[in-house]
Amino acid sequence: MSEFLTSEDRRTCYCGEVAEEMIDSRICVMGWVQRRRDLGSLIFIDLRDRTGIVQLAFGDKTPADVFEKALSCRAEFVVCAHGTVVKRGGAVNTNLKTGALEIDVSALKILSQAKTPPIEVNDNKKVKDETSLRYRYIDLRRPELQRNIKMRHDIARVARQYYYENGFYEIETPMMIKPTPEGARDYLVPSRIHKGHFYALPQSPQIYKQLLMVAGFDRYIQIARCFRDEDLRADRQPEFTQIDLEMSFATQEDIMAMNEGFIKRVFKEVLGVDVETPMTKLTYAEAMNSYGTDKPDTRYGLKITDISQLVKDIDFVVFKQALENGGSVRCIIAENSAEQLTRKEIDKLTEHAKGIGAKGLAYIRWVEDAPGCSFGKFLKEGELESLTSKCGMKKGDVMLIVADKDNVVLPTLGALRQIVARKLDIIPKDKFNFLWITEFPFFEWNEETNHWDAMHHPFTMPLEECLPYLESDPGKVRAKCYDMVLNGTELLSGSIRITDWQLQEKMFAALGLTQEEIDRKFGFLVDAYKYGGPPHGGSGMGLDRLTMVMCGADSLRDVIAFPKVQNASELMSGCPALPDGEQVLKDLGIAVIETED
RNA sequence: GGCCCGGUAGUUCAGUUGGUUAGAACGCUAGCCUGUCACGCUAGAGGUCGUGGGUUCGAGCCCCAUCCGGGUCGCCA
Repeated sequence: MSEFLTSEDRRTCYCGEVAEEMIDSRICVMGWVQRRRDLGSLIFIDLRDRTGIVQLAFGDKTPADVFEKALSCRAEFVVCAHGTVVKRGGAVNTNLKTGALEIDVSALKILSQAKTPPIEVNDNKKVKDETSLRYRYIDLRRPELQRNIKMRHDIARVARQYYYENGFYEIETPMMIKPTPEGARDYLVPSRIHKGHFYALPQSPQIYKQLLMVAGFDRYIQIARCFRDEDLRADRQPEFTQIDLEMSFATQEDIMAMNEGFIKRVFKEVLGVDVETPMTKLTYAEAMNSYGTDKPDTRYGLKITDISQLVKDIDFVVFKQALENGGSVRCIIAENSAEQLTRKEIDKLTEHAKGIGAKGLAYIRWVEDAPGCSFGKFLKEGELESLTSKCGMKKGDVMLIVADKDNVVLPTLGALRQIVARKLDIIPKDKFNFLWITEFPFFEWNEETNHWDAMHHPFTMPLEECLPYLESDPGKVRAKCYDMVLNGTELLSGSIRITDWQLQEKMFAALGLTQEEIDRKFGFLVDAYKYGGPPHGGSGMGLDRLTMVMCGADSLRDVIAFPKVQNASELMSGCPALPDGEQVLKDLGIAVIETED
């Protein structure tokens, strides 16, 4: 049976806050038993709360009943201890902030007796995700997760402070909205009143925040939950949080600067790190050509080089074909890697490359006196030496070469670049490399549906200089759209919006929507801009991802209190679930049917 | 939906070519111990080898199916 708190049991400080100046004063602390060390007639208990650990001491001066209670304590018991702060009799524990002190306990209440926990509360042991997520409420007690969740709170706090100071209103947008056919799949919420009709959970507050600008609120911020029914990744959860903002009468540069200001502030306040601003800018085309991705990690080199011109005379059918089909031959050179990138390792990389869509991977591996080359038998005298010297390749280097169309070559080398960097362990852990990617293509050709899709979203403003190509050459149209990338993670995405209703209808038309579809799906938005919409733009920054990078975590699960697993279920509660009782579904007019797949 | 990796004690893992009673560490239980702090020492308990089927004289190990977890591609306006 648990004991209960009374009015006498007033916590005077947190465990981690017990300090030198409290010596000889009576205090009261509460927390969880981290560990009990029973030395016979002497007992020590490490008491833990969210601030840290303090040692409780029980000895010959301790009242017998208190001593007995201390003896019965086990890991994760919740206790309240009254006592006097004293200097430790024994050695100081330099691993603890409170390591020179202890509490000489005079009264102890066991507030909750804990079963032996299935997982230990410490960071020393890696426990399978499956187990730790099932007992998430215990796992969250670990110092690492306590620190991450606290840091997430701090980041959100600084965000609110910063944007409030800059004149942003925090305004809530609805969580139950109209389903949209475009973009990611919606999570749907059935309506009881309108049987067979559904609300959608928002993929982002996009349309509503635009309407807030039309409504004249000028600057809006929301720490907004967003939902996307797509498959998960280490950096993708179906339910996530964005620092979402919109600014009226602002240019792309204004919005980028505003975000840079936040990043500068939050890194300084939370991590004590100075971020250089303005941040480096790369166009989408530059990023793709040098790094093979629109979210490059620039903490390391391994840049992609176009060697089409250098190999155009080589009589190797793979290169020849790629160039004849309008493609290219490009490479990355991994310096001093020949020892680690063995034949076997390169075979693995080849498999990776094939997984991404390349037909193969050519390479030059210079480990002996002369470089070894996977296509050596097609080379004439001197061609290999000429190629390696023109590329600046040295003994000990490995060159990985992909030849194909650009939309295969670049992503493949981009992915290999990342794998190789990890394998060679050349990624500095303590660096934060920010950059902006700008001038994204507006349209993206969808091979399945055979029409143009909006790469960002259809409310994005094209660059004025690209407007003439809207109908004639959509692939050429670039957008006033910008991503902030941090160490290879897309942190933020934003754009200037179309605020001219006629241009908006034109864009919808270019995306293949009929006038009837435009009216039905986006009529209210187009109408809104007929009544006076200010020029505006905005952005959404992934709070989860930002926290992940700032914590140095590898997965979003480490910065979200109750995350979903890969199949989008939650192991602790077991959601999603079929509602209990048939009546619930009946009321909604919903029947569950078996499907074939 | 595809590909790759994993599932053995409460936890983390080992388990040889298919061969006796499936091991270790930590944790847990009990006893001893006055300065520990990942306390120490002694003893002990603890297993549906994810699940189902198959091959075999014999399966943790091989085969098939399936479930669960991780990574990734597709997908993510």
